Amino acid sequence: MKTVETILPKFDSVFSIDCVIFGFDEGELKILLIERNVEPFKDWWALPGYIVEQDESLDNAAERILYELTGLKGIYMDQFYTFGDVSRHPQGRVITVGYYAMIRLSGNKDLKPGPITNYARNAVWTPMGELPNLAFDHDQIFGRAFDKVRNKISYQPIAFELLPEKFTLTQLQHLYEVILNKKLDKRNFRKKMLNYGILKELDEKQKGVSYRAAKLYKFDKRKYAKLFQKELSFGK
Amino acid sequence: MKTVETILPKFDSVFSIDCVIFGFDEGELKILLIERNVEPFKDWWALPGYIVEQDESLDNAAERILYELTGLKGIYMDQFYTFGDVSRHPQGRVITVGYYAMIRLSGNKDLKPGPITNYARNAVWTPMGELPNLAFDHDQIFGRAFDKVRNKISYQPIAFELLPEKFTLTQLQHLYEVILNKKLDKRNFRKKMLNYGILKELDEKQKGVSYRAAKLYKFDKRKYAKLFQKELSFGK
DNA sequence: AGATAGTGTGTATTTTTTACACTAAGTAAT
DNA sequence: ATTACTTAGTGTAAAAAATACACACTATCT
Repeated sequence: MKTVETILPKFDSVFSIDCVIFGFDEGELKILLIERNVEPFKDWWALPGYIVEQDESLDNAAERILYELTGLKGIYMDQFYTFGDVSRHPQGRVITVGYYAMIRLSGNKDLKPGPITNYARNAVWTPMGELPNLAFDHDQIFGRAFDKVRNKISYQPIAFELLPEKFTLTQLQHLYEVILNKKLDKRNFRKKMLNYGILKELDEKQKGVSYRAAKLYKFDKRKYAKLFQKELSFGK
Repeated sequence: MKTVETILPKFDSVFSIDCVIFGFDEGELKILLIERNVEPFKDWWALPGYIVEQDESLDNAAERILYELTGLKGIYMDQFYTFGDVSRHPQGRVITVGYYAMIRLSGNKDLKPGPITNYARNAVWTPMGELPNLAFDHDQIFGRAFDKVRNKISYQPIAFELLPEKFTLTQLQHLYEVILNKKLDKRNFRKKMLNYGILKELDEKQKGVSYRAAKLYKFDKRKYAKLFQKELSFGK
Protein backbone atom coordinates (compact mmCIF):
# COMPACT_ATOMS: atom_id res chain seq x y z
CA MET A 1 0.00 0.00 0.00
CA LYS A 2 2.68 2.41 0.99
CA THR A 3 4.55 1.80 -2.25
CA VAL A 4 1.47 2.36 -4.32
CA GLU A 5 0.76 5.61 -2.56
CA THR A 6 4.17 6.98 -3.32
CA ILE A 7 4.23 5.87 -6.94
CA LEU A 8 0.81 7.16 -7.84
CA PRO A 9 -0.50 10.66 -7.52
CA LYS A 10 -2.64 11.42 -4.51
CA PHE A 11 -5.97 13.00 -5.02
CA ASP A 12 -8.28 14.67 -2.64
CA SER A 13 -11.89 13.67 -2.60
CA VAL A 14 -13.80 11.76 -5.18
CA PHE A 15 -17.06 10.01 -5.36
CA SER A 16 -17.57 6.93 -7.35
CA ILE A 17 -20.21 4.37 -8.12
CA ASP A 18 -19.72 0.64 -7.76
CA CYS A 19 -22.16 -1.73 -9.36
CA VAL A 20 -23.14 -5.21 -8.36
CA ILE A 21 -24.64 -6.56 -11.54
CA PHE A 22 -26.65 -9.72 -11.15
CA GLY A 23 -27.46 -12.01 -14.01
CA PHE A 24 -29.34 -15.27 -14.08
CA ASP A 25 -28.64 -17.91 -16.66
CA GLU A 26 -29.49 -21.57 -16.84
CA GLY A 27 -30.47 -21.66 -13.24
CA GLU A 28 -27.29 -20.00 -12.09
CA LEU A 29 -26.93 -16.61 -10.47
CA LYS A 30 -23.86 -14.68 -11.56
CA ILE A 31 -22.31 -11.30 -11.06
CA LEU A 32 -20.24 -9.29 -13.47
CA LEU A 33 -16.65 -8.73 -12.36
CA ILE A 34 -13.84 -6.89 -14.04
CA GLU A 35 -10.17 -7.67 -13.85
CA ARG A 36 -8.30 -4.53 -12.98
CA ASN A 37 -5.50 -3.44 -15.25
CA VAL A 38 -4.26 -0.52 -13.16
CA GLU A 39 -2.94 0.09 -9.70
CA PRO A 40 -3.99 -0.15 -7.01
CA PHE A 41 -5.17 -3.76 -6.93
CA LYS A 42 -3.85 -4.34 -10.44
CA ASP A 43 -4.75 -7.87 -11.59
CA TRP A 44 -7.42 -8.20 -8.90
CA TRP A 45 -11.04 -8.86 -9.60
CA ALA A 46 -13.34 -6.01 -8.68
CA LEU A 47 -16.84 -4.72 -9.05
CA PRO A 48 -17.29 -2.47 -12.05
CA GLY A 49 -17.34 1.12 -10.99
CA TYR A 50 -16.18 4.53 -11.91
CA ILE A 51 -15.90 8.12 -10.86
CA VAL A 52 -19.06 10.21 -10.96
CA GLU A 53 -18.70 13.06 -13.40
CA GLN A 54 -19.40 16.62 -12.33
CA ASP A 55 -22.48 16.94 -14.43
CA GLU A 56 -24.27 13.66 -13.89
CA SER A 57 -26.50 12.46 -11.10
CA LEU A 58 -25.71 9.32 -9.19
CA ASP A 59 -28.44 7.42 -10.96
CA ASN A 60 -27.15 8.55 -14.34
CA ALA A 61 -23.62 7.61 -13.44
CA ALA A 62 -24.75 4.13 -12.48
CA GLU A 63 -26.65 3.77 -15.74
CA ARG A 64 -23.70 5.01 -17.72
CA ILE A 65 -21.30 2.57 -16.11
CA LEU A 66 -23.67 -0.28 -16.77
CA TYR A 67 -24.14 0.83 -20.36
CA GLU A 68 -20.44 1.12 -21.04
CA LEU A 69 -19.92 -2.32 -19.68
CA THR A 70 -22.84 -4.21 -21.15
CA GLY A 71 -24.36 -2.07 -23.88
CA LEU A 72 -27.68 -2.23 -22.05
CA LYS A 73 -30.02 0.60 -21.14
CA GLY A 74 -33.22 0.76 -19.16
CA ILE A 75 -32.06 -1.91 -16.74
CA TYR A 76 -33.47 -2.20 -13.24
CA MET A 77 -31.01 -0.51 -10.87
CA ASP A 78 -31.29 0.39 -7.26
CA GLN A 79 -29.04 2.23 -4.87
CA PHE A 80 -28.39 0.23 -1.72
CA TYR A 81 -25.66 1.79 0.41
CA THR A 82 -22.79 4.28 0.45
CA PHE A 83 -19.38 3.28 1.64
CA GLY A 84 -17.20 5.95 3.14
CA ASP A 85 -14.47 4.55 5.33
CA VAL A 86 -11.48 6.83 5.30
CA SER A 87 -8.99 4.32 4.04
CA ARG A 88 -11.08 2.22 1.76
CA HIS A 89 -9.02 3.46 -1.17
CA PRO A 90 -5.26 3.62 -0.77
CA GLN A 91 -4.82 6.64 -3.02
CA GLY A 92 -7.16 9.08 -1.43
CA ARG A 93 -10.57 9.67 -0.13
CA VAL A 94 -13.11 7.87 -2.25
CA ILE A 95 -16.68 7.62 -1.16
CA THR A 96 -18.55 5.16 -3.27
CA VAL A 97 -22.23 4.68 -3.78
CA GLY A 98 -23.34 1.10 -4.31
CA TYR A 99 -25.93 0.20 -6.93
CA TYR A 100 -27.13 -3.20 -7.92
CA ALA A 101 -28.60 -4.10 -11.28
CA MET A 102 -30.47 -7.11 -12.60
CA ILE A 103 -30.07 -8.43 -16.10
CA ARG A 104 -31.67 -11.23 -18.08
CA LEU A 105 -28.78 -13.20 -19.44
CA SER A 106 -30.47 -16.05 -21.21
CA GLY A 107 -31.03 -15.17 -24.82
CA ASN A 108 -30.33 -11.49 -24.33
CA LYS A 109 -29.16 -10.48 -27.79
CA ASP A 110 -28.42 -6.90 -26.86
CA LEU A 111 -25.89 -7.90 -24.27
CA LYS A 112 -22.39 -7.09 -25.41
CA PRO A 113 -19.30 -8.39 -23.74
CA GLY A 114 -17.76 -5.69 -21.61
CA PRO A 115 -15.47 -3.41 -23.58
CA ILE A 116 -11.90 -3.75 -22.54
CA THR A 117 -10.64 -0.39 -21.37
CA ASN A 118 -7.26 0.45 -20.04
CA TYR A 119 -8.57 0.16 -16.54
CA ALA A 120 -10.27 -3.22 -16.97
CA ARG A 121 -8.56 -5.97 -18.85
CA ASN A 122 -11.41 -8.39 -18.66
CA ALA A 123 -15.08 -8.62 -17.70
CA VAL A 124 -16.52 -11.95 -16.70
CA TRP A 125 -19.85 -13.25 -15.48
CA THR A 126 -18.85 -15.09 -12.37
CA PRO A 127 -21.13 -17.63 -10.67
CA MET A 128 -21.96 -16.74 -7.10
CA GLY A 129 -20.29 -19.85 -5.82
CA GLU A 130 -16.97 -19.00 -7.42
CA LEU A 131 -16.37 -15.44 -6.34
CA PRO A 132 -12.73 -14.61 -5.71
CA ASN A 133 -11.59 -12.13 -3.12
CA LEU A 134 -12.27 -8.72 -4.52
CA ALA A 135 -10.26 -5.51 -4.58
CA PHE A 136 -10.76 -2.68 -2.07
CA ASP A 137 -13.77 -3.30 0.19
CA HIS A 138 -15.71 -4.82 -2.68
CA ASP A 139 -16.39 -8.05 -0.80
CA GLN A 140 -18.26 -6.02 1.74
CA ILE A 141 -20.06 -4.05 -0.94
CA PHE A 142 -21.10 -7.21 -2.69
CA GLY A 143 -22.33 -8.71 0.60
CA ARG A 144 -24.54 -5.79 1.30
CA ALA A 145 -25.96 -5.80 -2.20
CA PHE A 146 -26.83 -9.45 -1.94
CA ASP A 147 -28.48 -8.93 1.44
CA LYS A 148 -30.55 -6.18 -0.05
CA VAL A 149 -31.62 -8.29 -3.00
CA ARG A 150 -32.46 -11.23 -0.77
CA ASN A 151 -34.58 -9.00 1.32
CA LYS A 152 -36.20 -7.12 -1.51
CA ILE A 153 -37.18 -10.18 -3.48
CA SER A 154 -39.45 -11.16 -0.60
CA TYR A 155 -41.75 -8.22 -1.05
CA GLN A 156 -41.12 -6.77 -4.49
CA PRO A 157 -41.28 -8.42 -7.88
CA ILE A 158 -37.66 -7.90 -8.80
CA ALA A 159 -37.09 -11.55 -9.68
CA PHE A 160 -38.76 -11.01 -13.04
CA GLU A 161 -35.99 -8.66 -14.05
CA LEU A 162 -33.62 -11.60 -14.11
CA LEU A 163 -35.81 -14.00 -16.06
CA PRO A 164 -36.54 -14.02 -19.77
CA GLU A 165 -39.84 -12.44 -20.67
CA LYS A 166 -41.50 -15.84 -20.86
CA PHE A 167 -40.64 -18.26 -18.13
CA THR A 168 -41.95 -21.34 -16.39
CA LEU A 169 -42.98 -21.47 -12.78
CA THR A 170 -40.18 -23.86 -12.08
CA GLN A 171 -37.63 -21.39 -13.40
CA LEU A 172 -39.12 -18.71 -11.21
CA GLN A 173 -39.00 -20.98 -8.21
CA HIS A 174 -35.38 -21.91 -8.86
CA LEU A 175 -34.46 -18.26 -8.93
CA TYR A 176 -36.10 -17.68 -5.58
CA GLU A 177 -34.34 -20.70 -4.20
CA VAL A 178 -30.96 -19.53 -5.39
CA ILE A 179 -31.39 -16.06 -3.97
CA LEU A 180 -32.99 -17.09 -0.70
CA ASN A 181 -30.68 -20.05 -0.43
CA LYS A 182 -33.35 -22.49 0.62
CA LYS A 183 -35.63 -25.03 -0.96
CA LEU A 184 -39.23 -24.02 -1.41
CA ASP A 185 -42.21 -26.32 -1.65
CA LYS A 186 -43.40 -26.61 -5.22
CA ARG A 187 -47.11 -26.72 -4.53
CA ASN A 188 -47.08 -23.94 -2.01
CA PHE A 189 -44.88 -21.75 -4.15
CA ARG A 190 -47.16 -22.08 -7.16
CA LYS A 191 -50.29 -21.55 -5.16
CA LYS A 192 -48.95 -18.38 -3.62
CA MET A 193 -47.45 -16.98 -6.79
CA LEU A 194 -50.55 -17.58 -8.87
CA ASN A 195 -52.76 -16.18 -6.16
CA TYR A 196 -51.10 -12.80 -6.33
CA GLY A 197 -52.55 -12.54 -9.79
CA ILE A 198 -49.53 -10.82 -11.26
CA LEU A 199 -48.64 -13.60 -13.68
CA LYS A 200 -50.23 -14.02 -17.05
CA GLU A 201 -50.53 -17.55 -18.27
CA LEU A 202 -49.56 -17.83 -21.94
CA ASP A 203 -50.83 -20.24 -24.57
CA GLU A 204 -47.30 -21.31 -25.16
CA LYS A 205 -45.11 -24.04 -23.80
CA GLN A 206 -41.46 -24.42 -23.18
CA LYS A 207 -39.49 -25.73 -26.15
CA GLY A 208 -36.41 -27.84 -26.59
CA VAL A 209 -36.65 -29.83 -23.41
CA SER A 210 -36.54 -33.61 -23.41
CA TYR A 211 -39.44 -34.03 -21.07
CA ARG A 212 -42.92 -32.74 -20.67
CA ALA A 213 -42.85 -29.06 -21.55
CA ALA A 214 -44.06 -26.60 -18.94
CA LYS A 215 -46.44 -23.72 -19.49
CA LEU A 216 -44.94 -20.32 -19.98
CA TYR A 217 -45.91 -17.26 -17.96
CA LYS A 218 -45.30 -13.57 -18.20
CA PHE A 219 -45.07 -10.98 -15.46
CA ASP A 220 -48.14 -8.80 -15.74
CA LYS A 221 -47.02 -5.26 -14.98
CA ARG A 222 -50.50 -3.84 -15.25
CA LYS A 223 -51.98 -6.12 -12.67
CA TYR A 224 -49.00 -5.56 -10.46
CA ALA A 225 -49.42 -1.80 -10.65
CA LYS A 226 -52.98 -2.18 -9.44
CA LEU A 227 -51.91 -4.19 -6.44
CA PHE A 228 -48.94 -2.00 -5.79
CA GLN A 229 -50.38 -0.24 -2.80
CA LYS A 230 -50.53 -3.51 -0.92
CA GLU A 231 -47.19 -4.89 -0.06
CA LEU A 232 -46.76 -8.34 -1.41
CA SER A 233 -44.75 -11.05 0.17
CA PHE A 234 -42.88 -13.45 -2.04
CA GLY A 235 -40.91 -16.50 -1.16
CA LYS A 236 -41.27 -16.33 2.58
CA MET B 1 -30.64 31.20 -7.19
CA LYS B 2 -28.65 32.99 -9.87
CA THR B 3 -27.92 35.86 -7.53
CA VAL B 4 -26.71 33.56 -4.83
CA GLU B 5 -24.39 31.81 -7.21
CA THR B 6 -22.77 35.01 -8.27
CA ILE B 7 -22.38 36.41 -4.77
CA LEU B 8 -20.90 33.33 -3.21
CA PRO B 9 -17.84 31.43 -4.28
CA LYS B 10 -18.31 28.28 -6.32
CA PHE B 11 -16.76 25.07 -5.18
CA ASP B 12 -16.19 21.84 -6.97
CA SER B 13 -17.28 18.66 -5.31
CA VAL B 14 -18.14 18.04 -1.73
CA PHE B 15 -19.85 15.37 0.21
CA SER B 16 -21.96 16.09 3.15
CA ILE B 17 -24.14 14.36 5.66
CA ASP B 18 -27.70 15.34 6.40
CA CYS B 19 -29.41 14.03 9.49
CA VAL B 20 -33.04 13.37 10.15
CA ILE B 21 -33.16 13.30 13.92
CA PHE B 22 -36.31 11.84 15.38
CA GLY B 23 -37.39 12.44 18.93
CA PHE B 24 -40.47 11.29 20.80
CA ASP B 25 -41.93 13.25 23.63
CA GLU B 26 -45.29 13.15 25.33
CA GLY B 27 -46.75 11.05 22.60
CA GLU B 28 -45.50 13.33 19.89
CA LEU B 29 -42.95 12.54 17.21
CA LYS B 30 -40.64 15.41 16.36
CA ILE B 31 -37.64 16.12 14.22
CA LEU B 32 -34.82 18.50 14.86
CA LEU B 33 -34.58 21.34 12.38
CA ILE B 34 -32.14 24.20 12.16
CA GLU B 35 -32.80 27.66 10.88
CA ARG B 36 -30.13 28.57 8.39
CA ASN B 37 -28.17 31.73 8.95
CA VAL B 38 -26.20 31.68 5.70
CA GLU B 39 -26.86 31.64 2.01
CA PRO B 40 -28.12 29.78 0.16
CA PHE B 41 -31.53 29.31 1.72
CA LYS B 42 -30.75 31.81 4.47
CA ASP B 43 -33.62 31.94 6.98
CA TRP B 44 -35.02 28.65 5.75
CA TRP B 45 -35.51 25.63 7.93
CA ALA B 46 -33.30 22.71 7.04
CA LEU B 47 -32.09 19.37 8.23
CA PRO B 48 -28.91 19.57 10.24
CA GLY B 49 -25.96 18.53 8.14
CA TYR B 50 -22.43 19.34 7.37
CA ILE B 51 -19.47 18.63 5.16
CA VAL B 52 -17.64 15.36 5.74
CA GLU B 53 -14.07 16.00 6.77
CA GLN B 54 -11.19 14.40 4.91
CA ASP B 55 -10.24 12.16 7.78
CA GLU B 56 -13.54 10.90 9.07
CA SER B 57 -15.77 8.10 7.89
CA LEU B 58 -19.37 8.77 7.00
CA ASP B 59 -20.56 7.15 10.19
CA ASN B 60 -18.21 9.27 12.25
CA ALA B 61 -19.28 12.41 10.46
CA ALA B 62 -22.90 11.63 11.21
CA GLU B 63 -22.08 11.05 14.87
CA ARG B 64 -20.09 14.23 15.05
CA ILE B 65 -22.85 16.32 13.57
CA LEU B 66 -25.32 14.85 16.00
CA TYR B 67 -22.98 15.44 18.90
CA GLU B 68 -22.33 19.04 18.00
CA LEU B 69 -26.00 19.67 17.78
CA THR B 70 -27.33 17.78 20.78
CA GLY B 71 -24.37 16.91 22.99
CA LEU B 72 -25.34 13.24 22.72
CA LYS B 73 -23.15 10.28 21.85
CA GLY B 74 -23.87 6.63 21.28
CA ILE B 75 -27.18 7.36 19.64
CA TYR B 76 -28.80 4.95 17.24
CA MET B 77 -28.05 6.12 13.71
CA ASP B 78 -28.58 4.49 10.38
CA GLN B 79 -27.68 5.47 6.87
CA PHE B 80 -30.67 5.37 4.57
CA TYR B 81 -29.95 6.91 1.19
CA THR B 82 -27.56 9.11 -0.76
CA PHE B 83 -28.78 12.06 -2.75
CA GLY B 84 -26.78 13.10 -5.75
CA ASP B 85 -28.76 15.14 -8.20
CA VAL B 86 -26.53 17.53 -10.05
CA SER B 87 -28.29 20.69 -9.06
CA ARG B 88 -29.47 19.89 -5.58
CA HIS B 89 -27.14 22.58 -4.23
CA PRO B 90 -26.99 25.89 -6.04
CA GLN B 91 -23.34 26.53 -5.25
CA GLY B 92 -21.76 23.41 -6.59
CA ARG B 93 -21.86 19.69 -6.62
CA VAL B 94 -22.83 18.36 -3.24
CA ILE B 95 -23.60 14.74 -2.77
CA THR B 96 -25.17 14.14 0.56
CA VAL B 97 -25.55 10.98 2.55
CA GLY B 98 -28.70 10.75 4.61
CA TYR B 99 -28.67 9.38 8.15
CA TYR B 100 -31.49 9.19 10.60
CA ALA B 101 -31.13 9.12 14.36
CA MET B 102 -33.49 8.36 17.21
CA ILE B 103 -33.41 10.13 20.53
CA ARG B 104 -35.34 9.78 23.77
CA LEU B 105 -36.52 13.25 24.53
CA SER B 106 -38.58 12.74 27.64
CA GLY B 107 -36.43 13.30 30.66
CA ASN B 108 -33.18 13.15 28.74
CA LYS B 109 -30.90 15.21 31.00
CA ASP B 110 -27.90 14.95 28.70
CA LEU B 111 -29.69 16.61 25.86
CA LYS B 112 -28.40 20.10 25.26
CA PRO B 113 -30.09 22.63 23.10
CA GLY B 114 -28.32 22.88 19.78
CA PRO B 115 -25.44 25.32 19.86
CA ILE B 116 -25.98 28.33 17.76
CA THR B 117 -23.26 28.52 15.16
CA ASN B 118 -22.85 31.05 12.44
CA TYR B 119 -24.48 28.73 10.00
CA ALA B 120 -27.50 27.86 12.16
CA ARG B 121 -29.28 30.55 14.07
CA ASN B 122 -31.70 28.25 15.79
CA ALA B 123 -32.41 24.58 16.38
CA VAL B 124 -35.92 23.46 17.15
CA TRP B 125 -37.70 20.20 17.79
CA THR B 126 -40.54 20.39 15.33
CA PRO B 127 -43.61 18.17 15.56
CA MET B 128 -44.15 16.05 12.48
CA GLY B 129 -47.46 17.70 11.77
CA GLU B 130 -45.94 21.16 11.66
CA LEU B 131 -43.03 20.75 9.30
CA PRO B 132 -42.36 23.77 7.13
CA ASN B 133 -40.98 23.53 3.62
CA LEU B 134 -37.32 22.79 3.95
CA ALA B 135 -34.24 24.11 2.18
CA PHE B 136 -32.57 22.33 -0.73
CA ASP B 137 -34.09 18.89 -1.37
CA HIS B 138 -34.53 18.32 2.33
CA ASP B 139 -38.24 17.62 2.04
CA GLN B 140 -37.37 14.70 -0.14
CA ILE B 141 -34.62 13.55 2.21
CA PHE B 142 -36.94 13.73 5.16
CA GLY B 143 -39.58 11.77 3.28
CA ARG B 144 -37.24 8.96 2.52
CA ALA B 145 -35.99 8.81 6.08
CA PHE B 146 -39.50 8.55 7.39
CA ASP B 147 -40.33 5.80 4.90
CA LYS B 148 -37.32 3.92 6.06
CA VAL B 149 -38.22 4.28 9.71
CA ARG B 150 -41.79 3.27 9.08
CA ASN B 151 -40.59 0.21 7.30
CA LYS B 152 -37.85 -0.68 9.75
CA ILE B 153 -40.00 -0.38 12.84
CA SER B 154 -42.04 -3.28 11.53
CA TYR B 155 -39.23 -5.78 11.80
CA GLN B 156 -36.57 -4.30 14.07
CA PRO B 157 -36.86 -3.01 17.61
CA ILE B 158 -35.90 0.56 16.87
CA ALA B 159 -38.92 2.00 18.63
CA PHE B 160 -37.26 1.50 21.99
CA GLU B 161 -34.59 4.01 21.05
CA LEU B 162 -37.21 6.70 21.19
CA LEU B 163 -38.78 5.74 24.49
CA PRO B 164 -37.43 6.30 27.97
CA GLU B 165 -35.74 3.26 29.44
CA LYS B 166 -38.87 2.36 31.35
CA PHE B 167 -42.12 2.66 29.49
CA THR B 168 -45.66 1.39 29.49
CA LEU B 169 -47.17 -0.76 26.80
CA THR B 170 -49.55 2.02 25.96
CA GLN B 171 -46.69 4.41 25.34
CA LEU B 172 -45.07 1.84 23.10
CA GLN B 173 -48.29 1.34 21.21
CA HIS B 174 -48.80 5.06 20.76
CA LEU B 175 -45.34 5.33 19.26
CA TYR B 176 -46.11 2.60 16.77
CA GLU B 177 -49.37 4.28 15.93
CA VAL B 178 -47.73 7.60 15.31
CA ILE B 179 -45.05 6.14 13.08
CA LEU B 180 -47.28 3.75 11.19
CA ASN B 181 -50.04 6.32 11.07
CA LYS B 182 -52.78 3.91 11.97
CA LYS B 183 -54.65 2.72 15.02
CA LEU B 184 -53.64 -0.63 16.41
CA ASP B 185 -55.78 -2.94 18.47
CA LYS B 186 -54.76 -2.80 22.11
CA ARG B 187 -55.22 -6.46 22.94
CA ASN B 188 -53.58 -7.73 19.79
CA PHE B 189 -50.69 -5.33 20.14
CA ARG B 190 -49.95 -6.37 23.70
CA LYS B 191 -50.32 -10.03 22.96
CA LYS B 192 -47.92 -9.86 20.07
CA MET B 193 -45.40 -7.64 21.77
CA LEU B 194 -45.28 -9.71 24.94
CA ASN B 195 -45.06 -12.92 22.95
CA TYR B 196 -41.78 -11.90 21.39
CA GLY B 197 -40.32 -12.15 24.83
CA ILE B 198 -38.09 -9.14 24.40
CA LEU B 199 -39.74 -7.03 27.07
CA LYS B 200 -38.92 -7.31 30.73
CA GLU B 201 -41.75 -6.58 33.09
CA LEU B 202 -40.61 -4.41 35.97
CA ASP B 203 -41.91 -4.29 39.55
CA GLU B 204 -42.56 -0.64 39.08
CA LYS B 205 -45.49 1.40 38.02
CA GLN B 206 -45.93 4.65 36.24
CA LYS B 207 -45.98 7.70 38.51
CA GLY B 208 -47.62 11.06 38.47
CA VAL B 209 -50.66 10.15 36.47
CA SER B 210 -54.14 10.96 37.63
CA TYR B 211 -55.55 7.54 36.86
CA ARG B 212 -54.63 3.95 37.39
CA ALA B 213 -50.88 3.62 36.88
CA ALA B 214 -49.64 1.18 34.26
CA LYS B 215 -46.86 -1.35 34.68
CA LEU B 216 -43.48 -0.36 33.39
CA TYR B 217 -41.44 -2.46 31.00
CA LYS B 218 -37.90 -2.43 29.74
CA PHE B 219 -36.53 -3.56 26.42
CA ASP B 220 -34.50 -6.70 27.09
CA LYS B 221 -31.47 -6.51 24.84
CA ARG B 222 -30.16 -9.90 25.89
CA LYS B 223 -33.27 -11.75 24.96
CA TYR B 224 -33.49 -9.82 21.76
CA ALA B 225 -29.95 -10.76 20.83
CA LYS B 226 -30.87 -14.41 21.21
CA LEU B 227 -33.81 -14.08 18.92
CA PHE B 228 -31.94 -11.90 16.53
CA GLN B 229 -31.54 -14.48 13.82
CA LYS B 230 -35.29 -14.68 13.42
CA GLU B 231 -36.77 -11.64 11.89
CA LEU B 232 -39.44 -10.19 14.06
CA SER B 233 -42.46 -8.41 12.82
CA PHE B 234 -43.82 -5.53 14.83
CA GLY B 235 -46.89 -3.51 14.34
CA LYS B 236 -48.22 -5.14 11.23
C1' DA C 1 -42.63 -50.47 -25.20
C1' DG C 2 -40.31 -48.93 -21.58
C1' DA C 3 -37.32 -45.72 -19.08
C1' DT C 4 -36.63 -41.10 -17.74
C1' DA C 5 -37.37 -36.50 -16.04
C1' DG C 6 -39.93 -32.90 -14.90
C1' DT C 7 -45.06 -31.03 -14.79
C1' DG C 8 -49.08 -30.21 -12.37
C1' DT C 9 -52.35 -30.73 -8.79
C1' DG C 10 -55.50 -30.84 -3.45
C1' DT C 11 -56.25 -31.39 1.26
C1' DA C 12 -55.67 -31.40 6.09
C1' DT C 13 -53.13 -29.17 9.91
C1' DT C 14 -50.99 -25.56 12.18
C1' DT C 15 -49.98 -20.90 12.87
C1' DT C 16 -50.95 -16.22 12.59
C1' DT C 17 -53.90 -12.46 12.30
C1' DT C 18 -57.93 -10.18 13.14
C1' DA C 19 -62.13 -8.54 15.45
C1' DC C 20 -64.27 -7.35 19.41
C1' DA C 21 -66.11 -5.30 24.95
C1' DC C 22 -66.09 -5.40 29.61
C1' DT C 23 -64.22 -5.31 34.47
C1' DA C 24 -60.52 -3.65 37.54
C1' DA C 25 -57.72 -0.17 39.57
C1' DG C 26 -56.37 4.05 40.86
C1' DT C 27 -57.16 9.28 41.21
C1' DA C 28 -59.81 13.36 42.08
C1' DA C 29 -63.60 15.81 43.48
C1' DT C 30 -67.55 16.25 46.61
C1' DA D 1 -66.84 7.45 51.95
C1' DT D 2 -69.15 7.79 47.87
C1' DT D 3 -69.07 8.90 43.23
C1' DA D 4 -67.33 10.06 38.82
C1' DC D 5 -63.67 9.68 35.80
C1' DT D 6 -59.90 7.77 33.19
C1' DT D 7 -56.94 4.42 31.69
C1' DA D 8 -55.16 -0.54 32.57
C1' DG D 9 -55.64 -5.02 31.67
C1' DT D 10 -57.59 -9.25 29.87
C1' DG D 11 -59.72 -13.88 26.38
C1' DT D 12 -62.02 -16.09 22.82
C1' DA D 13 -63.84 -17.15 18.40
C1' DA D 14 -63.39 -16.65 13.42
C1' DA D 15 -60.78 -15.92 9.36
C1' DA D 16 -56.72 -15.99 6.80
C1' DA D 17 -52.20 -17.53 5.79
C1' DA D 18 -48.53 -20.82 5.96
C1' DT D 19 -47.00 -25.37 6.00
C1' DA D 20 -46.51 -30.34 5.14
C1' DC D 21 -47.01 -33.80 2.11
C1' DA D 22 -47.33 -37.77 -2.64
C1' DC D 23 -48.73 -39.33 -6.84
C1' DA D 24 -50.51 -39.53 -11.57
C1' DC D 25 -49.58 -37.26 -16.04
C1' DT D 26 -47.02 -36.11 -20.28
C1' DA D 27 -43.45 -35.49 -23.43
C1' DT D 28 -39.17 -37.19 -25.13
C1' DC D 29 -35.57 -40.49 -25.94
C1' DT D 30 -33.91 -45.09 -26.90
